[in-house]
Amino acid sequence: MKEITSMEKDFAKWYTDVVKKAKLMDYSGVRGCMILEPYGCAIWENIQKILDKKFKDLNHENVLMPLLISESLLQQEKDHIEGFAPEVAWVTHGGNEKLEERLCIRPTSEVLFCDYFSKKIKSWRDLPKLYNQWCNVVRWEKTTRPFLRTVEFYWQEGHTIHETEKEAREETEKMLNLYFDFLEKDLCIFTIKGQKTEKEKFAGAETTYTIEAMMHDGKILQSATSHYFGNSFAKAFGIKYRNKFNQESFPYQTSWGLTTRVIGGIIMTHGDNKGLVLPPSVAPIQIIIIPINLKNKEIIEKSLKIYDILNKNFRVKLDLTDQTPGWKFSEYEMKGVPLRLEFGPKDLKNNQCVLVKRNTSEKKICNLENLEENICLSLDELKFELYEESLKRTNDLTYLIEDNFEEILDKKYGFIKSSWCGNSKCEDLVKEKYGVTSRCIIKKNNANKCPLCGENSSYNIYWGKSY
RNA sequence: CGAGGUGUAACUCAGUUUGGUAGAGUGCUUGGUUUGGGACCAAGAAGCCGUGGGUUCAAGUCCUACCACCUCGACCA
Repeated sequence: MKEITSMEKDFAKWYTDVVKKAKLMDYSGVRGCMILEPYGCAIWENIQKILDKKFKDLNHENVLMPLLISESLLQQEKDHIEGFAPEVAWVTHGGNEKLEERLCIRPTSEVLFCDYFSKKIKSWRDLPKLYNQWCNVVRWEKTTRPFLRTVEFYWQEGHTIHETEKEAREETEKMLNLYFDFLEKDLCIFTIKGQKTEKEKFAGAETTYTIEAMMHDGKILQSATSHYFGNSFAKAFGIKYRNKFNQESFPYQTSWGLTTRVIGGIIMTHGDNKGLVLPPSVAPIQIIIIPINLKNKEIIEKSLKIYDILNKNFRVKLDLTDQTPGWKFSEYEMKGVPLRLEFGPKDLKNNQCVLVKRNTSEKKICNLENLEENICLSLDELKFELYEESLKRTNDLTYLIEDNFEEILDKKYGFIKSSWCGNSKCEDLVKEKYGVTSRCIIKKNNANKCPLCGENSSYNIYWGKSY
């Protein structure tokens, strides 16, 4: 079997090797459309389960909008359609096409939600509506890469509508924080949280917020976004209601989303040269039990008992196939299983087992009496270490621009933190000259000068080369 | 969408120079020996050479169009 290319040798090749070896996805016959194989699908399902609960705990309800959008509906909000037009997939359908209106496959569902809201919202009593949908969308991307950019991808898109600007802004911020916490606590990924510049914001949004994560190679992945729409969509779609003072009003909207791209983020944040490394919260298999001598009936029986005990509280698999132990070790390392439990003749004799953490390969002999405690401990350790590594990498590769910005921007990896005047001319210059784009604005800053033009600065900003 | 590369068995690839009976390793199946880091022996199955046209007595090999994948840009979540 071919080895995984080392990430130092060729990071892009390493990435696709890991994706294939871990059996996350396969290609279909259509460009950019991938098959989520059972293992990759299980990771996405775990992500869905965690987020769905968080959304519902905050009183969001799930809905399912249709796949197809009519051309006239899509074109109702000018900025929105301008942003998406080049990558919309149009459907050829039967019948007399000249008489029928063109249809497209949703690239995102703003217009569908807006159309729906315009029918449902008549009174202040109808507000707010807090909706979310888990679905697939299609964007005609020019180049595609597994998970990071595919023509069809899966995501959740939250769409909420509120009486006041304040409420909507609070929702936008709340959901951004929810994503930030999810990446930190569940995916063990440190992200930078901030606001997109005018140039980088979502088509049709008033403000776009983002969390940005640094990958192993120092490139940056936009991991989730949360948008404040103001009431421009409401105006474009005629979403009007009577407020408490019997006045006609336009409500305020938000949207927020996280996609299967985040799986690419997990791979490129935690993966190593042996393959995938999964945080326990989303790992389809959290513990793999590998019995050592399959001819020994006692070992099999005891392994089955261990499996039954652990199966109550963990996602656990017992591998009884006739592959050699060494083969199994490699297999589950490639698949990123957080914890391996070896059980062999020595262990049988001493009422123990061997626990091996995926990230460090550290072996620990563990008495079977307090197995579950030790497993919890090891999984917590692993989570902590994964997060710390992500945090450390981000800090190590964050450069502060003072006056040597040319040298720093030329590195083309890592985060570059600087003051910024807020002028898109400086943003364009950085992009053109250094191939680096603005990732996010973190706060107002009037103390310094913009290192690019020398004018008084307005913001602190992060730059980086993005995926 | 631009530049470059690739497509032959399930996987990785040789064969293309000079057109002439389809190859290897891994994997798979069966039987046996093994088992604490990708085991070994034996036998077996497996490919209209990405797809469609063309040139030729003869095409995996030459010509042509298309499709998919990879890398780097531009664009995006």
